[in-house]
Amino acid sequence: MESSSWPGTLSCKRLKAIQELTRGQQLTNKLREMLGQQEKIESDLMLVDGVVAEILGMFDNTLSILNSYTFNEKPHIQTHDMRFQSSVDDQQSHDSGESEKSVRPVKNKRGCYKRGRTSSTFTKVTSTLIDDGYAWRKYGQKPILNAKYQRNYFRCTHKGEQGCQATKQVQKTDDEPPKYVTTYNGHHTCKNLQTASHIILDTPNNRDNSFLLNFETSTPTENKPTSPCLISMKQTPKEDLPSLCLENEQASSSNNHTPWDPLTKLSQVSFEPMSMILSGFDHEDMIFSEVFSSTCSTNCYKIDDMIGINDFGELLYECFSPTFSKKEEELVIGHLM
DNA sequence: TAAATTTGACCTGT
DNA sequence: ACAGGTCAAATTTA
Repeated sequence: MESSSWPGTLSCKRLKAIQELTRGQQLTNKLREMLGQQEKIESDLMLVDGVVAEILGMFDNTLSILNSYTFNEKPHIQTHDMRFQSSVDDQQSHDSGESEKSVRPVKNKRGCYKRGRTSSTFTKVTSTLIDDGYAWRKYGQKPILNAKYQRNYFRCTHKGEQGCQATKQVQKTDDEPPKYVTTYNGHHTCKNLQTASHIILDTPNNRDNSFLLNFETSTPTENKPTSPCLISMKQTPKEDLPSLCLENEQASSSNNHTPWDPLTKLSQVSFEPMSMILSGFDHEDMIFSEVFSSTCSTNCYKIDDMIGINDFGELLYECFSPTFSKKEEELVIGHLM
């Protein structure tokens, strides 16, 4: 358990958190400018996507920093945004010795693991397999009851070296055309975010290019309304690979072998658009719409609906004002700008 | 040869 | 008992 305290490691970590929040503020402003432009071409949308990814990474880093403090030692973070409060509460419960004892997997015992969703679990549905900039390693796949396709399990490649606990599950639905239900668990604590690396792994319809995030608690195998996906190209599939569609996976479920599995190919390139924003709070705590939709065809990013740009400044002040003077804060921010 | 994937075993929760 | 999630040895890939 992390035992760092505010007084002890305050300067360094606080500066880091401020730096992350400030960066997020800048990026959000940049995003607003980009969205203000009426004429959009696809390359612009890819840029927007990249900026969004950076903002999300900022949230992730900041929350990781803030969550690294033990709850009792933290100054009270009084924010009107309950999302952040729930993050603190959630962290507290996770840090309690007893609960940790009950869920900690026994080392070197196969199959012993902490079951159930972590605080930052959410599901999204896409029509394509796309990159979220993180490196994932596939660690399992299972046939799921009443599901035509097997569910694939991924964990962060840096779990071993950096202890990153982020995992995700990818389930192809029975829909026609099929959708990909990705359930993210936990958030990345690794420092290996490969920003601006977004990949089209499967684009049955390039016009169909928006994505939908679903924070409901329903199971991933349920059919969900979906919309197209916003994605961009990074690499091309191997020449003789069947275009990253899952026909072969389907065949594998009946033939008990998997000649080629695009979800495996996805292990290096997946998509985690909102995990950072949602890190540390349950979906039950969502105070905004249960469904976050970003449709590039209408350029309708709703980031502002979720956290106002001015909230960054408020957050900076509310997080650090108890022990950090406004003057000091301004000095730091000025230095960062 | 190291890294990634596959896959059956093992474990937990219901 | 069953379904789902994870482990880790075996296998494949780059």
